Amino acid sequence: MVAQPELDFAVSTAQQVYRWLREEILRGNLIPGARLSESEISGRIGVSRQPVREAFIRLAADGLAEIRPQRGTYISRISVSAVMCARFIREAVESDLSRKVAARADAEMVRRFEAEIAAQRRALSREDAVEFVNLDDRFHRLLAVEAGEDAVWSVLEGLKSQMNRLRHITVKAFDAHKLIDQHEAIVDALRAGDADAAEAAMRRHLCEVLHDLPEIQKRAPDLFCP
Amino acid sequence: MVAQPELDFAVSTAQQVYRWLREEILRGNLIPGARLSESEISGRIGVSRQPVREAFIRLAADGLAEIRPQRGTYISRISVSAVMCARFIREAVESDLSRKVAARADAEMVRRFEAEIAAQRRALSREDAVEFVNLDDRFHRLLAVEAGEDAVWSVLEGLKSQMNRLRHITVKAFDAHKLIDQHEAIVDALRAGDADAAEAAMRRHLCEVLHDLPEIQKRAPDLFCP
DNA sequence: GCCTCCCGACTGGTATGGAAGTATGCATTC
DNA sequence: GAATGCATACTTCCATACCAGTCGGGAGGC
Repeated sequence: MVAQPELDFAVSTAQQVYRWLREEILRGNLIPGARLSESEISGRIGVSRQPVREAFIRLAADGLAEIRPQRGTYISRISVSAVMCARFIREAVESDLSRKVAARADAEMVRRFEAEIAAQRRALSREDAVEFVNLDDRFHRLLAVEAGEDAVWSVLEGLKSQMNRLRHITVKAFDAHKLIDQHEAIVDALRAGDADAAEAAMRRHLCEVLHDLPEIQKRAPDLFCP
Repeated sequence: MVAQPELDFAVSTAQQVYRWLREEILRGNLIPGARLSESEISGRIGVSRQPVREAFIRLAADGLAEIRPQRGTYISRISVSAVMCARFIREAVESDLSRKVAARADAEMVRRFEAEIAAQRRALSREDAVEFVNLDDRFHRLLAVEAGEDAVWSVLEGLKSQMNRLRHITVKAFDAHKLIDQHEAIVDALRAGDADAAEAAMRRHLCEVLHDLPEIQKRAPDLFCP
């Protein structure tokens, strides 16, 4: 981690440090287990320890960092059980969202989903993995929006971010082709207005990490809690 | 708010102030829209402003408080859309949990659920509303535990807390008899090992707030965002 | 060699003062 | 009387200083 953020004095320092660190963690530039030092960071970006400290507190609330009193602050390692938990919740929620969207799908809405999939294929052909992860977020977000449950996404986003950390870190490990095909299967069901099929396709899609996880865990064991 | 917490010097001050304030908010002793002051609170419990400030930050991360820069910190008002969102997620997740529990229910497990319901009836007969809300938490928590998804509860807890604020504030507004009967219907389905029935009973149970919410909103409009 | 103890260099936690922004009441002006 | 300007008393935010707990290394004793 050599980069440092450019400070904008319009918003509070603590807020900016928080956003910057969060971004660095989610992108995998700060790897699980790495140590964060209040004084080191504050010294580097030229502010006092206090705002940095407050950023740490917010990261800890997000589950992205772990503050060990009088000992140090560390990027939290990925907990397998937390990932499984996030997956379970996503499967439950997004399958319900799929049903709801399938029930109200129209031609215009289907076009919006198709546009997203087209964008995913373009990103894949450019082998732009970071962009693909962003587009994957957008696809799942669109599902919440079209279900008329925008607010649900903000909760899912927090859960999904834990899973995305895995992807950014081991960016080549997942098969984007397969994921896009699964997205397509979901959209097919939406187009047909078939709620059962949409739910089934979504559940199948969200089982995917169950396949990837052991592989990733074997390849990079120290990213995970013991 | 006249009470004040007793400080235990084993855990950090900030942590204790956070827990204390959180409890006060969830119990409805601090009502939505009320103002929080760093200096007022710190002066009252005899600590410096810093730990109080850090507690505020954590409350804001939970969505329980709102920090308006240079203006003040306020107990956040309840957002109807946030409650609806929490309800949606709970319905999706807990109906899946119900299915899973129904599939693996045995006599011993059913006894544990029955014991919870008995406790609920006792609390009701004592008209102990606070205890009843606690027991309601425990019932839904037990469901997650028996499904083997303990970690899911911690996410649900955050969502449920927003809904519980409503109950503590307008504590007489809900019909505990009806809720217990619905709990019983869920346990009946678990006893029968009938996943479909368990899911249906849970969904019906979690639709309950849809009935209560407009009534509560009409009765206490300034607890809600405009 | 091995263990124990102690010292120093860290860590996060707390206290406090001051800077900057905001709301409010009052005097002044039109 | 209505509107404007201003002093003042707040607020959060940041910087600084100090405290206490933790960890690691080296000296000394066995």
